[in-house]
Amino acid sequence: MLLRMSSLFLRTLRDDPADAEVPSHKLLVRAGYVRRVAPGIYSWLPLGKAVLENVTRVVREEMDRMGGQEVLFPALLPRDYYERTNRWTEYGDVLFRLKDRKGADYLLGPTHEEMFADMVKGEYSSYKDYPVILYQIQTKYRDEARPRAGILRGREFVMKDSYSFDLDDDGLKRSYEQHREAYIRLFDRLGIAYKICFATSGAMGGSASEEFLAPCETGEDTFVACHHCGYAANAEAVTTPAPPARDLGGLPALEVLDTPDTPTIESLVTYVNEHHGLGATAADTLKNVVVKVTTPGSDKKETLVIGVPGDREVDFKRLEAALAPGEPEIFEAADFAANPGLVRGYIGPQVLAELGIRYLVDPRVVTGTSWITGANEPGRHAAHVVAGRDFHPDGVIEAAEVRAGDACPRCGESLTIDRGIEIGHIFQLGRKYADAAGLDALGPDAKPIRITMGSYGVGVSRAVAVIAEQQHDALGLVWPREIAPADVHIVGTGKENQIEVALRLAGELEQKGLRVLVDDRPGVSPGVKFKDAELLGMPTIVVIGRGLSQGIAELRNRATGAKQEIPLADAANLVYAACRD
RNA sequence: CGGGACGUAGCGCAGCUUGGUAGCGCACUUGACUGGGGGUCAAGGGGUCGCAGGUUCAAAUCCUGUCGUCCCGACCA
Repeated sequence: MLLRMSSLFLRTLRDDPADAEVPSHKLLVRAGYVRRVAPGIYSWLPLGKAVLENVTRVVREEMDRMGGQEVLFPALLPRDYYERTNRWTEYGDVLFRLKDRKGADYLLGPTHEEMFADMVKGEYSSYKDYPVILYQIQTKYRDEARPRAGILRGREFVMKDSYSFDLDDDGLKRSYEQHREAYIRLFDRLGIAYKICFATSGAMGGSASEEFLAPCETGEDTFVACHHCGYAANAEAVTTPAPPARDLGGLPALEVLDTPDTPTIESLVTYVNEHHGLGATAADTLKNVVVKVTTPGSDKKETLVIGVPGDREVDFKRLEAALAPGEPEIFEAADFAANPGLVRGYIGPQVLAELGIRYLVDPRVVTGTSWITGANEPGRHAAHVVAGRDFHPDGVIEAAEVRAGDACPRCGESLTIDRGIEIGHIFQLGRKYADAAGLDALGPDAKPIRITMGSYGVGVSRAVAVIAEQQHDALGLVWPREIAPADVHIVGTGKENQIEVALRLAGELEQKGLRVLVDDRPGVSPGVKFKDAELLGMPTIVVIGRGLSQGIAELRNRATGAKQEIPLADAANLVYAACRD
């Protein structure tokens, strides 16, 4: 393959686009790989298209290698498939909806679980047919409330999604493991740094679930990692180790204290230390947050109180994950007015059982721990409020914020906390979609077996942005070889016969099977060509310039910046070798 | 949906306070010079100033409305 810049459809930009914030977005636009056409919707120009196809190819090869079979569903889908699983309603505003000329409802597929389940049901009916793994690489549509960060989070994006269909749970586990291994190979080949994190399965339902998160400052997900034992988890899925329960004997009795004007933890701690000499810290207080929870399929809202150590905030994302599929909402002034038993700012768990309100606590609140908490009267708190004596939680909940330095749930060492971008997600879906589709196989005993499914996604277009995000420097993009639009970028600086020689070398390298981009633009100054070569980011750069008269070319490594003079006579072999390292 | 900012040439921006010939840089065209770090000079082409009303002799500029975009939050892969 040989691309000549004199005719390549490409224009690089000197300035960052005004609407770009993150590096991948700025660089992909500046280097002429993509152009925005609407919020979260991008066109791919020739070089960008080449990168996207390279990523797609790697994904496809690894899926095929593990025995997946590729299919392709339409992006434009009729409503009834999504009606069956109730997602026409559940997906809400993120679904792109449209009508055909007859007024029938259609949607642009945000994901295709229903289609896969239905397709398998249509073709397979015997246990002998299973297991099977199908996948597709398809453009997906989600009308995100706020698309952002260019290609990283678009409303139209390319995704590989695959589904495994198994007769039993062991089979599902095997299919899951196969995908896990395939993803490891695939992301390694893409040159993406990633961490495999325990995850919550969210709205999809299902059990075991892991996310492949690419560590990245601009990431939207927060994850913790333990450098001692290797544990890693999405912040939503981190579990808090519970301390051992303590003996209730000999603890001081509950004492109600006057604490005027102390609706916040901070004001409370200051007050009790000054006026009651308790020597307390925020961690000695028990903060009680009220929420109302909606359960899908019912419009009843349950009032629920969450107790967390006072030095921690409730992390709303963790709370939502913990309550899923229930949806929590903040308790507002009107709600307090309707529940006079709950005194805003002075809530204590002592009365909750009496009020018939469920109380869930952070795992650190174990039997025998003693707290300063609300006394359920304005301006009063209670000290020495003991779990298991003065109140009895209805259960534990993972809703408190996670912090760097928290104990690893596996080994107890301290956790680090970082941001990442989700590039892959694998999970054992179970039978939700099989149930909806009525997907059964006829067993050897002539009885139906309900199929169990796994669901596995890779953000293909997102991966392009993630690579750009992780691999760039002040000068521009730095593509891994397998993903780069070309192996080598040859710069002919433009005087005398330098371009001619550059083109000749390009031809030789092409003959050897390399993908070559050659800058044969006449009358363009060397400075411009060097800047463009660095911005575009091919892994190997060869300069045919002032050394030509001495029979010397220059070989550069884009990633390391290393430069090396090579004899032109042997340039084809040396460059080829450099591209094969 | 809440908060903030912004819509002027393909891209990045100034002009608006104080109404009066629409400007700069990049990119583009032509020519000359230059030729290893986005070079220099000269001459050019390209705009219904987001849209709609209003005020005025006169609106990019003032007023009202509207649409759109970006950022933060909410929400979400």
